[in-house]
Amino acid sequence: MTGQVRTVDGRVAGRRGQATRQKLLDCLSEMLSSSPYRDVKVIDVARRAGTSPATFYQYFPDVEGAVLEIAESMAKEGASLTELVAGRSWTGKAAWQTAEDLVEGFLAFWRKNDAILRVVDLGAAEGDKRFYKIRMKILNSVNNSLADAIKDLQSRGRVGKEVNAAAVAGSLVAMLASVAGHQKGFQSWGVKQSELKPSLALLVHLGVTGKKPTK
Amino acid sequence: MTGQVRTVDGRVAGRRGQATRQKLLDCLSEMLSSSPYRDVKVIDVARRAGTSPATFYQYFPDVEGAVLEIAESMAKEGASLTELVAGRSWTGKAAWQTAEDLVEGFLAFWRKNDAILRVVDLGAAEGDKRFYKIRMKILNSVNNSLADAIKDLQSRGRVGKEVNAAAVAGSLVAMLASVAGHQKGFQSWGVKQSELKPSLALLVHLGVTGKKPTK
DNA sequence: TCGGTAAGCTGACGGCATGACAGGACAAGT
DNA sequence: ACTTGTCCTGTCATGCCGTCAGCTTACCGA
Repeated sequence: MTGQVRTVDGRVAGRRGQATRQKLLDCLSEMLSSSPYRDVKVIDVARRAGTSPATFYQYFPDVEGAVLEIAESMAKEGASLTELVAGRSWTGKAAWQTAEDLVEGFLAFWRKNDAILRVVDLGAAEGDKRFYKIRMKILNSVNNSLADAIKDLQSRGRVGKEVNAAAVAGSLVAMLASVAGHQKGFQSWGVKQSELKPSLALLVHLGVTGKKPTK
Repeated sequence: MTGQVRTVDGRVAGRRGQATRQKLLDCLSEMLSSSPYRDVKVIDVARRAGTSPATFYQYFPDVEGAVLEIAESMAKEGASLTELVAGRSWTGKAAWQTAEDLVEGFLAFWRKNDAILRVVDLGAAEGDKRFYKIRMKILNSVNNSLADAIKDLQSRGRVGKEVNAAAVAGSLVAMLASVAGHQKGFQSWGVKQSELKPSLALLVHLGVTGKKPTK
């Protein structure tokens, strides 16, 4: 399924080559965490990896190309976010638990990958389809599950037909992503982490079920 | 109040200088709309403005410095967002109207300034305090008004005390900002603009009042 | 053991962006 | 015309970009 890893000039990468490639990706990841995206230079990444810029260009067309690579692998890992919502109940007490777990898992995932997600978000907002697709891939699992939950509640008459399930789900997911990306920012609004989670869970619960949670 | 505009080397800018400076800012704005932030170069901005890179560096320390300038002026303009929520009612039918107007105004503002807001968002997420402050300045007006509305409803027993007004308000504002920044993205989720607004208004209404709207 | 072959890496180079400076162009007042 | 202070640009040293030829290393079959 996965074609062999290839260098830019078409050779297949062997054991050693793959290791170098991976080291470059790791170092790039670190750099993204410690300095602004705009200031990440190929030469710095190469130096940190103990190699030369030319080597970098053997494996990636440019910085953006390497970033896409990192983002792809993160997206795969992010597929596990589905489990936070798939097959869970959105009625009664269970609904509150579901909402809480979703928020908790979502924030944790974002915190873990914040540096790369920032760049993906930027790329997507700038209209780059490649970044856009990756962002979709991550959010889709959660989004679809939420939309399904809403549709299900609608079919059972618990939620009004006038609600657009996809739009509400998408908005909630966007909210989670945005808040997760600015978690630090909330602190200077005088909002602590511990207060943030219940509030998000409340909003998710309200959005999906249309009702206040019964805890 | 506003100190005179100064060049990097300390001279005060006169009529002609200010015009050049403004032209550079305008051209930078255009470039931000048409190409990725990472690829915006001083030389391109200067060329487009019909001047030389050296001139650019006379008025701004670097690209980021100029971007901050644009963002500041946008933030001032953004203060008008307050009017969307200040002194409006969050009870009965009026609440739905308030929510709709807020969403409408917010999305419009974001659409108008999307390029610069993307960069501000990135800077803030990367932890740059200067960008962070600007983002706050824009969102604060809306955020505070929403938080006040929730607190008001709480004091009148319409909303439970367990709700953290600031956290909910902040989350809602983050949602609006994020959705606004990825408006195009929703289209490939099969969600049209026209369906998005009511959904956002619904969520805002739910978040503030805790109840479904009565239209 | 010994080439042969392909993978892996780098030094070096032209090209371009950066950022600093000094000096020329220009407008306004005398 | 002269002076003064603002405004712009030519030029230069520096450093990163992206590419290539060519060297080293690892693997493999004879």
